[in-house]
Amino acid sequence: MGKMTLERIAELAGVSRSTASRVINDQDGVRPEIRRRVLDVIDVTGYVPHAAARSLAGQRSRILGLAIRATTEQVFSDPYFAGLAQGVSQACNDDDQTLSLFLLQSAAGREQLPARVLRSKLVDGLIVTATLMDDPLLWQLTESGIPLVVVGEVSDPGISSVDADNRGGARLAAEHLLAIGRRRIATVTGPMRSGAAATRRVAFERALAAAGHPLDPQLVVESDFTEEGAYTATQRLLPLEPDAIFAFSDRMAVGVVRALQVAGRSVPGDVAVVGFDDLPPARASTPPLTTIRQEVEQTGAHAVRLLLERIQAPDAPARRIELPTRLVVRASTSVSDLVGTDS
Amino acid sequence: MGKMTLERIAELAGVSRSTASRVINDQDGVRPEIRRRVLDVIDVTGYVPHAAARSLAGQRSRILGLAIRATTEQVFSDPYFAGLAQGVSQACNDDDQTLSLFLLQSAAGREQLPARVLRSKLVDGLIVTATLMDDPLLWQLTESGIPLVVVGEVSDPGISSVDADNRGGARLAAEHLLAIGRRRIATVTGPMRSGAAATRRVAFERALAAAGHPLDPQLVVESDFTEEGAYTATQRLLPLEPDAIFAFSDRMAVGVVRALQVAGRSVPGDVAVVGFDDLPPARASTPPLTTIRQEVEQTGAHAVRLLLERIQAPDAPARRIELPTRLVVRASTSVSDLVGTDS
DNA sequence: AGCCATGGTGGGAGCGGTCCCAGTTCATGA
DNA sequence: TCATGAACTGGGACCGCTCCCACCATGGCT
Repeated sequence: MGKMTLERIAELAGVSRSTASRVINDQDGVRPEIRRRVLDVIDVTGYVPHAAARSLAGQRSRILGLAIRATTEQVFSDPYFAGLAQGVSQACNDDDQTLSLFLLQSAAGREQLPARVLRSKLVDGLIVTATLMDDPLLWQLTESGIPLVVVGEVSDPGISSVDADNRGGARLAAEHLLAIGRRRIATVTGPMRSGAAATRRVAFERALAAAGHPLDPQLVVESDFTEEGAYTATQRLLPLEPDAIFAFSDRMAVGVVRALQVAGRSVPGDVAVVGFDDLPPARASTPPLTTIRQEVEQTGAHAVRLLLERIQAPDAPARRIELPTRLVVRASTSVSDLVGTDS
Repeated sequence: MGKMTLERIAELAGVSRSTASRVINDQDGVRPEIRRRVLDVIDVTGYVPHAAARSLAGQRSRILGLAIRATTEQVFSDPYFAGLAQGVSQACNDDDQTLSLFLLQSAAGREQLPARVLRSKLVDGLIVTATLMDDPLLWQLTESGIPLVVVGEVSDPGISSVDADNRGGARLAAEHLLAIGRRRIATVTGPMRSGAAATRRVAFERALAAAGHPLDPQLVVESDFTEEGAYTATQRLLPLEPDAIFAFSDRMAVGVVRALQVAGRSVPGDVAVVGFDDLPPARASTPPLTTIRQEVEQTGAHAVRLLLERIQAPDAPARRIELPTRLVVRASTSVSDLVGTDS
């Protein structure tokens, strides 16, 4: 079986290239009987259109890029990215797109992106995540004119974005900790250059203040979304004797718990701990973590949908989607409830 | 600045398309002076050739695929993949290739690969890793005729592959444990369906036997390369009171250490622990791990090199590269040497 | 002086699709 | 019965690049 081309398929099915093309792209205007014939031939030959040819002629590569602005190390150790990648990848498959992953680790890598990837029209659009507030990378990409969707918070409303409802999530955490009677509440945040972290922090403060128990600034320690970072951050917190700690991710919460346990504090007895994300580490932790659940995979899926829309209609106004968060109570805040309130 | 094409560049430089093409592809046969002129124009305009057009005309996409046969979860939590991806990615950049990552999680995903990716000629070649012994996926890929390089062990010598010297590494571990006087030596292995795990296990057994201290089969527990898995595996080992445990990865070694500590055994006092890989977890662990160092990033780089060779000369015989391993002694096996023998 | 290698250079023919438009067929309504 | 147009179908012109080959000056030979 020599190399298969549209031409060849058409010939085998006894139709023209055009008709074969219509069938393949599932366009209408082909008599059902003929469509069948072509489909049969495709089936038998296992023909798959040549990506490059399609891309060249159709001005569209059907490749979407997922660009993560973090070190390889971070990307491959943070379960958040696993979930996101999973969601994005799934959605791409469902939509017959291929996904290409770009790790924007080094400055060099970041420069390659616009050049090699964008100008060469390799991808039709880009999903970017883990960007900083007012990230210059974002300007660059916007200027380059490529369809873009950010996963996370963005300051520029002209950019489409998807994220969890960070504000609502942080509020849930605050209310829960107050509800179980904690008053010396601390928080281990993500880096303030991260939009999500900034948003959560502000919302957390507001919620506590609104309830009449303003957050003591001393009890706020900025960290970096890693377990190690949270571990040392917590050590700084220990002398201040908080009775609750809200960590901005489950992974950090694990670090928090470890630091507390090493220092002889019991969780949740002495200190209640709340995480964020509800990814695998939350359940695996001892004790299992109370956490703010966000639907990471869905976030990825929505990002793809939004991006596809942008590609189709580049001039439509940008949109932002915020996915709801939910409080999941487990043992790290609730003695009476060791069994957990998992759904 | 309208859309730039080779044609346009040629025109601006006052030469023909052919000449401009020669300059871009760095072929010789162009007068230096003219070459300069073209390069200048390219520089000024920021022209980058259209990937699809190039691919279509040149029969080569300049895209390499990295396919990992594991769940998204595993991929994004095992530091080994981080290192490998890093190495591969780097090498691709250096060679002006773009990298595309494929996670072969579901059976569905695995079927997409040959169809959408290979038959469509999206990638020029594939680096595959985390395959099983005699993985049907591998036959499929070989049959499809795509240039292929496996990272890991393969039974079929017709397939090029790169890996650490697992045999040598395991031997080093065995010799070290014997050298520090341990005799009741246990091992927590990876799944035997993994070639690397199988190889290490056999080599470990042989080395111990050769030294006159054959491995007690009871002290061999098969696990799954995760920390959790190693944790429970170690618990099964505890009643048998080993005085040393060789884990097939650093991550597993961390689980081993944790299980030992929870059970009140001291490391290395009661039990010495050796890991494999020398990736970040090895240093981060308390105590830091003695481990068998392998150069993961280099493995990735070699894989790219090998793949590029295969693409150029598909009929050249397959090659296998084994990268040397090295013993790195840290506190998990050596009380006297708490400072470590790090290089 | 005439001739042929030789290093440069330009033009044309694809690569394998998509898309537009013109042509064909056939049922419909006047 | 014939015009009318909707429903299909086929052909050709690209998309932007690479590659092959013909072409053109040179300059060293005989």
